[in-house]
Amino acid sequence: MPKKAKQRGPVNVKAVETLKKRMKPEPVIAQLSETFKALGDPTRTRILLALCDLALCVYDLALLLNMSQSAISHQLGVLRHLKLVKYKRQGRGVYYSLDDEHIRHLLYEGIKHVEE
Amino acid sequence: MPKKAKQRGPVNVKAVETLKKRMKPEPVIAQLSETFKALGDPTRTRILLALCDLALCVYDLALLLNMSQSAISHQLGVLRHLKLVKYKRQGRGVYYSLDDEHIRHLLYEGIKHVEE
DNA sequence: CTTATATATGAATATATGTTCATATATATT
DNA sequence: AATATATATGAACATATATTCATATATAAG
Repeated sequence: MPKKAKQRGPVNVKAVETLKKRMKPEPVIAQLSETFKALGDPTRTRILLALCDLALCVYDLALLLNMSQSAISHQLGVLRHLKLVKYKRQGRGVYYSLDDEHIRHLLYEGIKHVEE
Repeated sequence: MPKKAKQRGPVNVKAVETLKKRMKPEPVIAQLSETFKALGDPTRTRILLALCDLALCVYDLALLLNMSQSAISHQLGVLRHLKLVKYKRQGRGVYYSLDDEHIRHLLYEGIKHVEE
């Protein structure tokens, strides 16, 4: 009767191998975490929450959040780059809005978690 | 006939005032962005995705993600602190799992956005 | 065309963050 | 009890990031 194999590591060496194969591909994970990271800054969170209600220009956002125009513009750049917001020139200002309904859902899902 | 009031700022001074009152309170926004920030690091994203499928111990996670035990443990500390994961000692290891179904939904919603 | 207004952007700086290394703590095994 | 295994944690360091300041770009108003 064979000696019982000494267990290497707590458990699931086999399960780990299976999981390794099922893991989402690297680029998907990278984009996923970048998206969450974009939502994970107070200023950007506030910008996105505001845009849930209404398209706003940089000037208005700066007013609303009581921050410098430059700071807002830099953050909008980040959100723009990640396609979380879209924008369109209109009159004097550039108006930003959520790019996608998914963004809204993400925010609401997050709020649900926080406010439970 | 009164001179047309010169428009200060592009537009919505009034709308901005209304929005200001409707904004989520500061602590909610802080917690919200902290939650997203926690999801916004590749290592933590991978940990959470793995835990979507299966409870795993530190050792297994380190194996799965090909990272040092210490790095994983530090990140689990972050997730633990934010109540995104729960854990329980079992046999030799400490097994981590998602704390909450909301976390799973958040991840799925994020994946939907990324994979569209 | 000239001036005022609105936005974007580069550089600099202060701060936050992730990993490593060393080591402490805790449980299991013998 | 002694040893091996598993996890947690503090300090240090390198890197990333958010805001400010100065200024460039772009459109509107006169």
